[in-house]
Amino acid sequence: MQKRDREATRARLLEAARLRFAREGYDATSVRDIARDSGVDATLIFRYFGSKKQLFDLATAADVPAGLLDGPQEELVARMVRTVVEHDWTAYGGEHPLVAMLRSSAHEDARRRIRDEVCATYVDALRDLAEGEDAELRAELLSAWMVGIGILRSVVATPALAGASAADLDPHVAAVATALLGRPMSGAVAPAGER
Amino acid sequence: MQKRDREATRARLLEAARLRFAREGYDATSVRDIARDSGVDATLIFRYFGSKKQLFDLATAADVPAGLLDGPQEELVARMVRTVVEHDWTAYGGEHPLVAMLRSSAHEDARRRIRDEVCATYVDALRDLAEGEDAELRAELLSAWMVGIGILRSVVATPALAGASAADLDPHVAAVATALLGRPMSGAVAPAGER
DNA sequence: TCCGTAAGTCATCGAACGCTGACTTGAGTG
DNA sequence: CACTCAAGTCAGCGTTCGATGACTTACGGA
Repeated sequence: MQKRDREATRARLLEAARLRFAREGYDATSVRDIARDSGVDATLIFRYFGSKKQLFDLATAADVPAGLLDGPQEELVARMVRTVVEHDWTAYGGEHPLVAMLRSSAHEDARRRIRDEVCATYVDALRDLAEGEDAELRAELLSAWMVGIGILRSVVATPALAGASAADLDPHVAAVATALLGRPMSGAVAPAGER
Repeated sequence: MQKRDREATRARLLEAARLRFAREGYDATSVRDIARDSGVDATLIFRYFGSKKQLFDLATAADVPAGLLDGPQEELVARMVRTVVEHDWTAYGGEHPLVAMLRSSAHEDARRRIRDEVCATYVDALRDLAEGEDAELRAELLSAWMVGIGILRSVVATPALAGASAADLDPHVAAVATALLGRPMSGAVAPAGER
């Protein structure tokens, strides 16, 4: 094992950048902060990534949990809520990356990336489930709920939601998803064996 | 009418600050930006407001629309959604101030202010409406939905929600509010004459 | 053992940041 | 007209920002 390991250093910088950008947003994060966290010199950021902006783009690139779209349709919303509430996002400061990226939403680039990912990952899948007239709108309203839950949980830290587990939310997930999609939805995710 | 009008200049600075802080967040806004927008010198900001931080606190101070809590209880959620969708927030860059303030959520101060206002204005009122066991959690879940709607509408600009009117949302507001609160809720706000 | 190459450091740049104190301007008063 | 005092300007403080290029260090093949 080398002491000087380009790839390892690059990876450490990327990891530190992910954490900083998620926690504090683009503007409040300096390249010196990231370098200090990684224990290396700040100039390596420019050597390896070109610019702060390019590092940001790389560090906040989408990272959709595998298996979100697998499994029973009636549990899709419950699975999505679980990626917000239970998934291990410690690499992003403990928040869903989309929620974290909202801190940088002053930049149109970041907004567009958020929009693309929200639509591609959540709205598109939900639209197929919604039946009836304005499926798109209802899919977006459900996506809005999950984004809002993520924000109130971690950013705003509202008392009950901050401490709620996915199981606490299950019955309400079922009620809202059923009401919005117009078809019976489950609030819990059944273990693989029971499928 | 004076050309040199302390109060008018102060008001212009405050207005420009409100717009900038809402649109771009605390860090991405410089006092020089605000001064340029107002057509005055940047140093007046320190003369009139003490510091950038104090100006921020003043500019983003809560501004709850009057009459939110008046009117029939079953229309409360519909009224809240209307403050997100229809209220004139042009002074805050066209977004609900809470949504705009999320751009500055890297600062604990701003987070605390958001939490206080969300709880005081929305969660508290909704908790009283919710019946049964976990009223607090359900009130927060409904608040989360409205916050999420505001974000997907203006920040993320998701296709259907960005162009939706309050009337478009009415049926879905009724469905979700009823499902979460466990009591019949109306999606529309009846004109005063019909009460 | 030597030496080329690549990893990592150092000094520093110009611009922009928030903020301060000394200065100039102009409206109102006697 | 002379004077006052507040409104507004200006130059610059010390700091930090993103970024650059010359330099030093150390690994690995010859």
